[in-house]
Amino acid sequence: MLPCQACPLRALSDMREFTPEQLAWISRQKRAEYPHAAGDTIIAEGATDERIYTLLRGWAFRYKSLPDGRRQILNVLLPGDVVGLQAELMSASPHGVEALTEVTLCAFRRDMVWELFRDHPSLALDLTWLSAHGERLTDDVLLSVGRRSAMERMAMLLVLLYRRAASSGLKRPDGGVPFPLTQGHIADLLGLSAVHTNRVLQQLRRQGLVSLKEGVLTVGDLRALRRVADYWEQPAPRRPLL
Amino acid sequence: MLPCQACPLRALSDMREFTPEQLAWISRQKRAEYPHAAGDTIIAEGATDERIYTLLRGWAFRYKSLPDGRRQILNVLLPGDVVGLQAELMSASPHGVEALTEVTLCAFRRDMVWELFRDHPSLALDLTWLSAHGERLTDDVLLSVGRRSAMERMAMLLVLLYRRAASSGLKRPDGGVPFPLTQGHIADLLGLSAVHTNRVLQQLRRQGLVSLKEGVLTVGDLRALRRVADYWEQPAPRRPLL
DNA sequence: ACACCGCATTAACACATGTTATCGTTCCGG
DNA sequence: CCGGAACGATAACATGTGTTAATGCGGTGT
Repeated sequence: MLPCQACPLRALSDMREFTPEQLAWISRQKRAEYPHAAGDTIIAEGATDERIYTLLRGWAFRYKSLPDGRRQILNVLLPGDVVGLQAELMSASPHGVEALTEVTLCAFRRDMVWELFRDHPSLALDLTWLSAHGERLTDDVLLSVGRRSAMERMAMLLVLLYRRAASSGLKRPDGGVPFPLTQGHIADLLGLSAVHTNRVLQQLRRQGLVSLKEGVLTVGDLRALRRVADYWEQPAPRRPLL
Repeated sequence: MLPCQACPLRALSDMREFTPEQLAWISRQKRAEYPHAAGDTIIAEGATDERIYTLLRGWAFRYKSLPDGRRQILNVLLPGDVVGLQAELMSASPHGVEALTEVTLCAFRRDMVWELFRDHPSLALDLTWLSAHGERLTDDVLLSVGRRSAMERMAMLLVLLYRRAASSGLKRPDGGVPFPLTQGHIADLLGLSAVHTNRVLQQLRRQGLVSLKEGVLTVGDLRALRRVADYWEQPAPRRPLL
């Protein structure tokens, strides 16, 4: 089991520095590393879980669904994101979490949150930061789904995920980044049908703005893609990691 | 200026109990009460504010907008909700906040959050709870906007706001609750055009499910409305108030 | 080798929702 | 008292997006 002091995520450029004491404490709290296969349900909607997690490796997403099976993806989770934290610390999860790729989770006891707030205020603030940060991303998704055209949503999504993946250290030598979402996932994330998702994606491809095949996303013309999305980028803040 | 110990919101049935010490501390932190008129911008998008607030009286909403003016309402704020808290404690607000009615805000210094985490872990947890709870509501909005039909969204919204308003102690003797959203607001919240919002609302009216006039919402047939929304209600949790 | 299943692609068609326009009412400021 | 602005209602029309269906391809289990 990897000690947190040696966590490869800490080396990323946008990670906040922690003190050795903080790192040691976190590492002591770490209970296990759980592997999951792509497609696994990590937390089912409405389930309760003794643990909370940090995503160490791989991609996942949060979602909610309706009784008849329609599903909305709320947010894509990348390494460093917290999984399973919610307002009601000890009750049923209001959303599900599913793995997009093979995934490794660092597990902590749920009660750790109490001790963390009691004994490590600065870490508690970090945890709140992470949770609030994830929600900010969901706000952006809502803005897209509610008010942007399908084309704009798609461009937006690709720009954002390209950037997030790149800053998670996933950029490949040829400039592409891994992109494990199927068109079905994209549809559920953007609030579109799978067919229309394909139509819109084809348009972007034909215009040479993006290439997306075999799970690799390459952006041909980032400037143009941003123009389509009518989006200008804010600088990424430094983030904590628990 | 109202001392927090005497805050009328504390009397609501779904409020958590606080110790006298906690109440005294919060009350000492309270800096001012700010009034705002209906329609006022409380926090502009991208603005920075020295303070954070608790909504004491009135309705407000969080929103994000696009350069060309399209706007998405993220969430409706009712008394007891926290205003102006965000991940980047000291940076620009990623969303705006606007008053729907006359509003009164309790103001706190932003640094208070630091002291709160350092000296009052239990309150810090409450603050995190409130922030996460607000975001859960936004998740529900996203599910609606992304995956429900216009009709379902409308029914959903009315059921939820009816319930929230009622549990905030706003139910009138005739069974109605105040409903200060214009159809334009509803459209921005549900991701619809104003015209279509009106169409859908008329349908619900003609079926006798709701009445909505002069700022008062009355639900004629709650059971049927829930059926339209395909929604079954979870019990409301006990909430903290800062 | 075969059948099967998930995923991507495309076409034809249907329809929910958006757009533009007009009108009435109320309210407010000059 | 009048003019304008905000809001609500409705109609006619336009279109973006959903639905259904068929096809091909690659992987996987038997």
